[in-house]
Amino acid sequence: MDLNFVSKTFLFRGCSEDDVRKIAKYLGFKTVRYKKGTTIYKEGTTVTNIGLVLSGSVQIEHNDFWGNKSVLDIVYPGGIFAEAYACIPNEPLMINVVANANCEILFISIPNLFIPCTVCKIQNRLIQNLMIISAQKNLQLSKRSLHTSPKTIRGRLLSYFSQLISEQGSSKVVSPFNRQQLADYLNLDRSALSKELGKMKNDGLIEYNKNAFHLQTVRKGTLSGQKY
Amino acid sequence: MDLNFVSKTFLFRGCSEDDVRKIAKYLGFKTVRYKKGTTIYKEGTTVTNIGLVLSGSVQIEHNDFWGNKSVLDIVYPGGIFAEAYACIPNEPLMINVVANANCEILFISIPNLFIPCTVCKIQNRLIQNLMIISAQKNLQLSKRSLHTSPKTIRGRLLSYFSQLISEQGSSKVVSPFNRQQLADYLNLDRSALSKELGKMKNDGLIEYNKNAFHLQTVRKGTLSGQKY
DNA sequence: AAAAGTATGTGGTTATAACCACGAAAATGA
DNA sequence: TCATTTTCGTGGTTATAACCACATACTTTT
Repeated sequence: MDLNFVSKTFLFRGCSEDDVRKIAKYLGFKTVRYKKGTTIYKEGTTVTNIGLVLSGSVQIEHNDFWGNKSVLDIVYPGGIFAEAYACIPNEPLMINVVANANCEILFISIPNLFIPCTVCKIQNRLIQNLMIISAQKNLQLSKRSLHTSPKTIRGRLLSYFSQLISEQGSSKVVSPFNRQQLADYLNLDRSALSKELGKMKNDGLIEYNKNAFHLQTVRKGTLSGQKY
Repeated sequence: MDLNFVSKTFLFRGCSEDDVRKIAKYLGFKTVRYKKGTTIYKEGTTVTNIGLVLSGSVQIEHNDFWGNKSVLDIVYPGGIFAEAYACIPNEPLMINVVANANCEILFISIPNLFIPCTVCKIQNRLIQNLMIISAQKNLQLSKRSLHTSPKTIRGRLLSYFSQLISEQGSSKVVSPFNRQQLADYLNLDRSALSKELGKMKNDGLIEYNKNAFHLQTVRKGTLSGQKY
């Protein structure tokens, strides 16, 4: 196991290589290699370990009752998966985790993590990092949910832009997404999104150039009442 | 502070009244009363305490750049709020927390919680409970996001039903929502939802009576390829 | 049991977003 | 720099969901 790499991941932030070594011994880390295409975690089962991707990548997939598959996420080296499931005792997986390429996964037992201990300090650091990861995912999901709740394209865009404005502290904002990614994020069709942006420009609501947008500050009265 | 009540909340699950007393002394709990309408946490500020509602209720609100308000959640006694923000250092609130009625809030410092300690065991229990709460919220949000991503009403319904089937282990399922709530959950108009349910019954896909639905198991080929 | 209130289904209309196709523009890379 | 690939905007068409209005069924209250 590449201690140096592990100590630099978000999950082990604040841990030295030596810390990692110690806690690895205490918790009993396990590293497993998977061939591309192998199912690592299977829907319906329960797990107690989170997976930390050391190399390669894994894909989080969902299959509905009728067998329709959708890819929810791809996790790259340094990222973790199944943390929500590993933290809730006996919560069956809603998703499959599949090796997207030949990969190497470090498994970390969550129940062990919560047993107080001789290496309490490092352990606590780990728990706190895990907590932060979970909380961040929460905020991400909440934001997206907020932005996809308006029924119109314009409404979703304005909600998203509002977010960017507040994050970037200016009505000139830069979006990290290209058109297709933004459409996916807001659950829209790309071409429809492009069209609506054009209309908004026409209506004098925004100016833009590629992913840089300049929002016009409209008087509140103009929009209030509209459910956009 | 009503120790008995506190010890029975989800956050303190597994803690005796005495445990609560001990950890309260150690962490320094603070209880505050608010009059209805008071802002408890204000958008843009940063917080380090989670709030546990002891009595009354609080409302989680969001205001966009143009001042349009939306209510994201209401938290009742025993529930907590702002946990995601309190766990991430310096994360500015995206939301306001407002007293929905005269209420009493118990504030618990998260940074203190992560400092190892004399009452390590109880503390760890608390952290673990918090972790579970966060993880559960994650799954909730992920599920909803999954079910609102299809573009058609039918698609969203099938995705939702698929979930119920897997949770309830049968193709006869009961939904906890009435029509309006289901429409809100799936981001749909109620009347449009009702109509689509009617069509699906007509198409022989489902039978239903109020919130009890019976899904027909259609051959995979019938639906596959459709993006529903 | 009547009355008031709430939830649900349905018809009709309209706005709107998805979808398809294609050309232009921009980015990539050889 | 030229060729190839990817991204983006736009026109046109169609399916579809929102919206509004109302009647019926079901609940709750008194």
